This record gives sequence, C-alpha cells and structure tokens, in this order.
Amino acid sequence: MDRRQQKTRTAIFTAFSSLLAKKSYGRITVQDIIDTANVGRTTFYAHFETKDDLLKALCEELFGHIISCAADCSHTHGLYSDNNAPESVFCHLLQHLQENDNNILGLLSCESSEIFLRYFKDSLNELIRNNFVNQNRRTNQDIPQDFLINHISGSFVEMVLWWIKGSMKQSPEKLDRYFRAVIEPIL
Amino acid sequence: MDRRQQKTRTAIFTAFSSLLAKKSYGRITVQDIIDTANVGRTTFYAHFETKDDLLKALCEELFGHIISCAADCSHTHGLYSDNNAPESVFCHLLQHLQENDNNILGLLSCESSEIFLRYFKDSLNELIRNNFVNQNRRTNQDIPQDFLINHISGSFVEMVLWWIKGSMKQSPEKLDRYFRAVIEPIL
DNA sequence: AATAAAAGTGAACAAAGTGTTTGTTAATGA
DNA sequence: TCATTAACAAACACTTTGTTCACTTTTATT
Repeated sequence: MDRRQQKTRTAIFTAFSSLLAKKSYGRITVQDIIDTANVGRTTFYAHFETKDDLLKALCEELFGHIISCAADCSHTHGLYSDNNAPESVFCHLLQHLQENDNNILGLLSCESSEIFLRYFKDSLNELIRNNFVNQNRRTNQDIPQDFLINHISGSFVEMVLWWIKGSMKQSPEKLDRYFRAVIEPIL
Repeated sequence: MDRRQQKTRTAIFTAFSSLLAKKSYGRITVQDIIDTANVGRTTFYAHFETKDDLLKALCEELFGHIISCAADCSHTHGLYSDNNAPESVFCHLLQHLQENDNNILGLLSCESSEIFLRYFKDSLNELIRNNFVNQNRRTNQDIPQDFLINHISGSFVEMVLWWIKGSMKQSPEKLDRYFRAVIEPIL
C-alpha cells in the first residue's frame, strides 16, 4: 500500500479515536474528522464510504489482532484448559486489553463504547464457539450449548465494561480468577 | 396533562418506534419523526430538546413500568427467594417482555437495540443492588459483591438479547430455569 | 356562552453538514 | 525519468437543524 495512503488512513483513525474520547459517535461529523485529521474532504471519501464504514474498519483493525492472538492461544491450550492454568485465554485477553494497543481502552470506555463492545462480543462469541467443549457437568444438563456460549461471551464483555468503568483497579490475573469462579461451575 | 399534549407525545413515540424498526437511530432525522408523527416542527421541539432527549424519555416510559413491577416482586419474594420458586423476579421480567407492551421487543431487537439494552441493564443493576443478599457460598468467597451484581445483570440482558435474536423460541419459564442454573452456583 | 391560557401550525431563516464533481498539484515507485 | 496515483481546494446542490414569527385551534375556567 502506498505510503501516502497509509499515512492518511492512520491520520483518520487517530483523529476519529481522539474525537470519540470527546463526543459521542452520533455527534461526530465527517467535517470534524477531516478537520482533526487534516485531510481533504475528497480524500476521506476516497478511503471510506461513510462514517459507519470508518467505524467498521476501525473495529477490524482494533480487534483483529487481539482476537487472533486469543484464537491461537485457545488452539494450543484449549479454551479453559486446566482449572488453574495460567494460560487462560480470558487472562490473555485481559492482559492484551491492559496493554492498550491503539488506544483500544479509550474506545471501550468512551460514550459510544457499546458499539465497540458489541463488535468485541461477536468476535469473542465466534472464538468460543469454535473451541467449546461441552464437559457435561451436572449443572448444565440439557441447557443448550448455544445458551452457554452466549452466556460466557456475554458475561465476559460485561465484565470488561465493569472493569474499565471502575478504572481497572484489579489486575488481569485477579479478574480472570473472578471470571473463572463464576463460569467454571457451569462448564 | 392536556389531552393534546398526551396525543402528540404518543404520536411522536409511536412514530419514533416504527422508524426504529426500519432504520438505525443515527439515520433517523427529526424530519422523519415529525413527518411520520404528523406534527409540526415547532411542536416537536416544544416537547423534546433533542432526538437524544426523546430517546431517553422513551426508555423511561418503556422500562419504568416493567422495572417497578420487578422491584415490587423482589421486595415481597426476595431477589431469588427459593431455588424453585415460581415467583422468580427474572421469570416475571421475561414474561413482561413477552407480553410486549408498547412494542418494547421491537426496540430491543432493532438495529439500535444496544441503546435500549444498556438502559435496561442499568435499571436492572440498580434493582439487583437494592435487593442483593450475599449468601456467601463457597464459590464466591472473596469475590467483590459489585462484581457479582454486575455479572448477574449483565448476563441477564445478554441472555435477553440472545433470546430475542433467536426469535424467542423458549418459554420465559424455561429460560428462567437456564438462567438460574448458570447463576445459582455463585449466589 | 365568553374568554384567557395553552398547544399546535406552517412558513421562513441562517447555519452547518453531506456527498459529489472538477481541475490542479505533488509524491511515489518502477 | 516519467506515468501513475493520491491528495488537495473550491464549488455545488442538497438536506438537516434549531429557532422565530404570526396565526389558528383546543382546552379549562368563570
């Protein structure tokens, strides 16, 4: 890809992210974005069809890496491997978030965080589905597998939201322990 | 309240709801709303400051009733009363949703459902917080109560979303049983 | 029934944003 | 070096916004 394209693309992403920290997605205009990114109107529309299109591209960029790492992890160690495994996929995910590449936390804590959270959950749901092994414990007899998968991915993103809203006071390891404690009884 | 005010208010709510079924919140314009509701531009702004204001009012109208019912229920029976109590607050909530007053389901399943779901979760979170009794089972030793509350409200709304997306094939009673099965081990 | 208060109306408005076109300049990579 | 590609600024027709104005209709009170 052309160096110039790369540059404008990141300029737009960066501008968009910093705007999201200030106002809601709905209030951000293309005008805002091109002013902040300092690119021409024509240039913006050469890269993205609409503002929604930009949002989607940003989500892919943001979660693509983090989710593919988690996928690798669960392929080698399994989704929940051993009870006290330090290699928990969930712990890895939380650690990745804490590293805050590309200011992913900024977007998960901004006014429009639900948009990103929803995308995150969908990706996570797919990941879990691909690696789910039903252990058929007593508690989950005859509960549909799809329900359980949704429960896990749903609880996880809600926990992440809770974590971020509370200024991420807990370590990823501790949070992982909490999560496994509420999830393990049903696996 | 004046009969005329009541009429326009519901006209606007109805128009807004039906528009939400067709397009996303962000794409709906005030113009759309006043055209559909068949009220003057001035009238709209006499009732609501902005589109966001209208959204908030609609949420309050929608969830106000359903949440206060649930609050009554949990005051008398407790939040999770007995293991197999038919009077589960959660079951009541699901039944209420199924009744679909004011087309609440339409809004929880539309393109912009996250907005309503988030409001729903916040209300539910408060409700649970006000009625939570920590039973201190083995599994939740030293897990912060706030974490547990968030886990319960979060899982519930994610389950509702899953339910609706899957065309609500399960009965409220069955869904309630699933939910209690995944939540009870940690109470 | 008369009347004041309140609610709704339609028209007009300036301001801002949208998405596109056009001609031009400048950076890129082969 | 040179053709290609990207970015640019300016202008555009158009839509949406939020507000003001003078006006009509409905409502509740006396």
